[in-house]
Amino acid sequence: MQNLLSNLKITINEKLYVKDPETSELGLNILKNSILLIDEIGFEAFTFKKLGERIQSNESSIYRYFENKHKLLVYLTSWYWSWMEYRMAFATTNVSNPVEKLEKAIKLVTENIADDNATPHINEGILSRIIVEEFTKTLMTKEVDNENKEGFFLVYKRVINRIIDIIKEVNPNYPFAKSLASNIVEGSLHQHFLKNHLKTITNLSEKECATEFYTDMAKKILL
Amino acid sequence: MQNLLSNLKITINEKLYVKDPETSELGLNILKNSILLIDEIGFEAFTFKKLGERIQSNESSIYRYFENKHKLLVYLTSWYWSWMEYRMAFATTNVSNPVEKLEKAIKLVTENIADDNATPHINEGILSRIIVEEFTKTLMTKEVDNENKEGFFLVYKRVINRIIDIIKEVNPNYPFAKSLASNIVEGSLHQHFLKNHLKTITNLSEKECATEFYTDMAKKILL
DNA sequence: CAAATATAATAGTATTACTATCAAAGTTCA
DNA sequence: TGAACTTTGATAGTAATACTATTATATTTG
Repeated sequence: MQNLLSNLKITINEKLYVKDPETSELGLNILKNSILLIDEIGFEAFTFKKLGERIQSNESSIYRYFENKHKLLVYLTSWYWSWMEYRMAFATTNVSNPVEKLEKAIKLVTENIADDNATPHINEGILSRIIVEEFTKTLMTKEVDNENKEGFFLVYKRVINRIIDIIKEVNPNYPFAKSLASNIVEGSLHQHFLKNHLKTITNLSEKECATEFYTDMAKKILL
Repeated sequence: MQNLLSNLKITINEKLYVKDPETSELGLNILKNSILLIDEIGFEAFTFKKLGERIQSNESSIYRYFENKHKLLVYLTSWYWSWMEYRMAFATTNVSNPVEKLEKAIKLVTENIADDNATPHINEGILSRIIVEEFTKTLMTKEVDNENKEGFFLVYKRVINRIIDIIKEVNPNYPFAKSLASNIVEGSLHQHFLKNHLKTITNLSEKECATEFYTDMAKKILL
């Protein structure tokens, strides 16, 4: 994975940034440390001023890369889903058996993520924690509809569409392929959140992932 | 439902308010109009100042009822889940067949909610929209663990626990009763969100509810 | 070497999320 | 009736946030 991904430049919707952060030292530093800082103090408490202090740079310099912290978060989550899409494409090509393909796809979106060292400036393990704790907040704003039109959530939808296609291959007669796919992806994030914070209403324990639960679900529903 | 509920005083965790809003005109006005205003402009843009202007009262007066807008939102969502719990208890008592009981419970948490006129100061239909758009934000903060210890989310967990119990009645051998229950409740909110904003990744159409999808899911998994 | 570009530093604005104080109005009850 | 208490309103003030604008400085590039 490492070698393949290090050649891959993940492309992000240009409307999400003012200046492409991948093109400079400062930009890469913003990406790297925003992930660490959001993970540490949470997105609400995260500000460009605090990030500036941390990377010994100025608030105003960060504004030259991102209009506001919301767009930075959408950038980071887009990166994550793009990375996920790539891994999914890689894991499912040349798998002829649809059930096996579905199992692999579900595993990818439900498992615990560790840093894969693919990119030095992005720690995928920590980024995945941010996805669990903050991703839905990128959607749940009064600007969703506009931002959706602008294509901010395209990559996320593309990941779900891949799963929808596999579900249809497994069982073309199942009438809720879209809802099942989105339920698995979003539901998995939520189960991870619950295992960390509201442990009494999930079966996942501390270090467990959601793979077993959702694989079982998909198979019972589709087969 | 109407008559029964009008006699019911929904009790909310005392730590959520400074002064019980149900004990005065101003308090009831705060509840009523905060629901309308949050629905209109979204929770991010909602402030006590704007609410004060709307109800022709003063910002400082609202602070005498709620410490901050987050606690007000937790209050409102607690009210909703308490109301839901009551409806669920009512709908499932004296139903001996577990499958039928499960169907009724799933219907309640997945259907579209209309104002039931049970309480003049709370429009349940609009409140349910707030639940869809804002509820997860009450959980996804850096303070979840503390607030969970303080019992802020007890009512929500109680609703899910009722479903867990019914699932166990239906199939005592199913190993993921907790995750299935929390998945249905949270997942249903998410599907409603998707049908409003990201229509391409859900099968629910405009005015449809999530009942059919989740009833089908539960039955295929448990029976 | 000049021009262009990137970053840093500083200052400033409007809004938010409060806290504090004091006055006015209404209510209670002795 | 009138003193005491409660509730609300009005005003002012603070620290932090989320920016924008300007200018200086350093670096790169052609």
